[in-house]
Amino acid sequence: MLTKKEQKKEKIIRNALLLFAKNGFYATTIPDIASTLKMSVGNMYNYFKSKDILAKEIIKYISAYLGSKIKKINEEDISTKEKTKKIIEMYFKTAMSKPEMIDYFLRIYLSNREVFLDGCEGMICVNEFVIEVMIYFEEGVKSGDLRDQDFFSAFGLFMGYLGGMVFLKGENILPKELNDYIDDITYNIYKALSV
Amino acid sequence: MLTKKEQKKEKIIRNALLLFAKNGFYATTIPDIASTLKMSVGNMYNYFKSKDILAKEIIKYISAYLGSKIKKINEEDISTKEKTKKIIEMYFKTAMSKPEMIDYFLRIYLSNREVFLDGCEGMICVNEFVIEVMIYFEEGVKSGDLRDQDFFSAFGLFMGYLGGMVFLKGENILPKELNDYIDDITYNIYKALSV
Amino acid sequence: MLTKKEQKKEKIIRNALLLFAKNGFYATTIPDIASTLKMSVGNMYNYFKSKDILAKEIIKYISAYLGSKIKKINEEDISTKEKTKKIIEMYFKTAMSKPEMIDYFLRIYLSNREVFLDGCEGMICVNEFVIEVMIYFEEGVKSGDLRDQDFFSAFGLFMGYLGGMVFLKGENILPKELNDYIDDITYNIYKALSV
Amino acid sequence: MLTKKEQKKEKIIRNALLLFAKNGFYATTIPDIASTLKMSVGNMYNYFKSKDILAKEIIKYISAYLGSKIKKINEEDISTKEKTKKIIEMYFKTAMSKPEMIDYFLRIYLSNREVFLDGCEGMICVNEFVIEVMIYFEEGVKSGDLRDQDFFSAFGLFMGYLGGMVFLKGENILPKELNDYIDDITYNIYKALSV
DNA sequence: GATGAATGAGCTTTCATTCAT
DNA sequence: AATGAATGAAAGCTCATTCAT
Repeated sequence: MLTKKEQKKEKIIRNALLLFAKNGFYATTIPDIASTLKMSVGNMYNYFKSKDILAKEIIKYISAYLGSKIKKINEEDISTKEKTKKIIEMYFKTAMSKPEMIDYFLRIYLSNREVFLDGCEGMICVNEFVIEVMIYFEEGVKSGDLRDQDFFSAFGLFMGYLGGMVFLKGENILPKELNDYIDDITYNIYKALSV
Repeated sequence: MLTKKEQKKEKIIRNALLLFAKNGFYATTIPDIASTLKMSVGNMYNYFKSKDILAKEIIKYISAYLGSKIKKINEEDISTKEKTKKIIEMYFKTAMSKPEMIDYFLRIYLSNREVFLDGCEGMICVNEFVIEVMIYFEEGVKSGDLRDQDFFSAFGLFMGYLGGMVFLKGENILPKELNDYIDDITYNIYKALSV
Repeated sequence: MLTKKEQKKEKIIRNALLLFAKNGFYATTIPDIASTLKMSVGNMYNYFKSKDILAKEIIKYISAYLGSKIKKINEEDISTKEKTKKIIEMYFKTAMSKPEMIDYFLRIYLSNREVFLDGCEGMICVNEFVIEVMIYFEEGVKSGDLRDQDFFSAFGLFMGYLGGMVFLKGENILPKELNDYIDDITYNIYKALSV
Repeated sequence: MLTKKEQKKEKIIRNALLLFAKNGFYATTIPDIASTLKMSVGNMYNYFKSKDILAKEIIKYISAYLGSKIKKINEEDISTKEKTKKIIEMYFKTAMSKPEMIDYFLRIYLSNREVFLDGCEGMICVNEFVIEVMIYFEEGVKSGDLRDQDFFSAFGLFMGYLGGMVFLKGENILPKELNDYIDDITYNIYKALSV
């Protein structure tokens, strides 16, 4: 059970996430976040010691969220192909119902290197997410469904592809809904990864 | 032939590109750029009316550069598979010899939406690049090599994948050199796109 | 006998004194003091109504401490020259065993005028100390040992000299220990003050 | 000859000196200084990169000023006793006509250790002043007038004494003018320092 | 075209103090 | 007496942009 302080921290995280994803890290100010939450600026700092630290907590929060979703899929007793599709569905569902999460990942975390340099080295802050993708991949290989290629090449394909599609959607370039691409993309990815 | 003013504009673009890609859009100041170029801050504004306008000119410059490279490949009399590989090679070669170009694309243009909102709607500022990828794809379809799927799904796969790999390399996560992945990636992409 | 509240006030004074002397008045925050004492910020204000009032209570505490030490020396049945030496010894002993007291005097009280302006006019807050120096001086004059000069000139010499030496020691400029200067200084001061 | 920028730097130094000496380092803000000079806050930072750096430049300025005054006295062809008196006169004259200089020395430089820690180690920032006092002392010893004691003991006596008197004056405690103490003090110091 | 001093709004952060519990 | 979350004013500093020269 969460303490009151932890509940408030999470509330701040959720609100800050929305603003950062919408307006960017630098174009979102602490006063912006505070006023959204109807808190004073000073009180914000009782919960997060700096804007950077808040940004890092947010990416960890997202990573934990997505990681737990994939974990559930990994635990299902279905074929690798079905898992592949479910991950893509989950990713797009998240991109549609909580677009700020994917946007934050793509536009704040991946881009503002200088913010995350100290404290998120390697993949520390997106650990939980990467680990579950790794498990998906390795089990696919073990079960004979996926080719045993370099994990990062597979990871780059999978996540680069999905990220690219969500990005294109965000730019209003895609003529159709994300969901309408699920079959195409599943086909493309599975074709690329399978033996 | 370029006028003197146009030559100087290009020089500014090349230098600003280096700084933006290295340090980010917000962490790079106009005085930084001016001092790198040994010119005065005020004079910078004789060439670019604002920092945002400079940023937009830079992405157009990169788009033109990459577009021209793909154009040359498109004009070669080789198979679609060979073209695919050549594009990947060109992309990685650029990522290694002029990393600022790909970095700017991935980390400045794709991320700082607020900067490019006004003036780069849709894909206006990366037109030349996208058009050439489109030509590559349509010719591949016409020649019977590629499946006739939604262009953007194919585009997302191709560019998301390549961008993802360069990103992972930039984070020092890839155990091997980018070049060592060329065959894997060509295989994966061509497998995914071909009929 | 002290009430419980008075005992706690004194405990706060002693701890705040340490922090102020070490880090300066402005660089020491009320939360710093509270956490050192393992008490809440709010409760601190039940004992001292403001940071400034705390600072003033501290200088009174120090003045009382030093005054009582000199008082004992004044009451001894020894020559003025011996008293002079004993005062110097006491001052240096305090500077070594409780350096925060002398440091507070020199660096907080004497320097942050704006803090003590209201409530410590003249020498109100260091009364007990100055009075005892005055007694030392006047008895020395009465007994024929010291020249009957303006008290403040004598006071300035005595305390300016000692303060200057402790300051130099604090800056790590003195090549020897404070104690090693006692004879020199006693000689200099007594030579200057005696008839 | 000073450049325009150097002239303006000096003007800032003189004005900031007045404010710091009057109100203390922390109670004086950069906006305070800027508005006194009718400059914008931002422009202040074109001349001094930080408030701390400004404070350090000021103490160097004072040290150079006082050093040059003592240097002139050292170069005169007069007795050590006369030099002693002239130094005291000069010090008090400065304390009366430019009280901010002595005040800054006593209340800003000597007290706000944390500000001067980095860049003014040892006596770097008051070099020019200390060196001239050293020359006064060593020539006095060489000429047989002063006892060959530890320099710092003599320095502590001389400067502690003078500083103490100015401090007492500043507190409105001295019943007479500083000038009226010159003979007493000269007598006391010379008596203490001479063979 | 070229210079760089000047502007001023706005940012992150701090902290003495208050107050509901 | 005790807690510590909350307030809000104010600080130091930055930087895109302008403008007199």
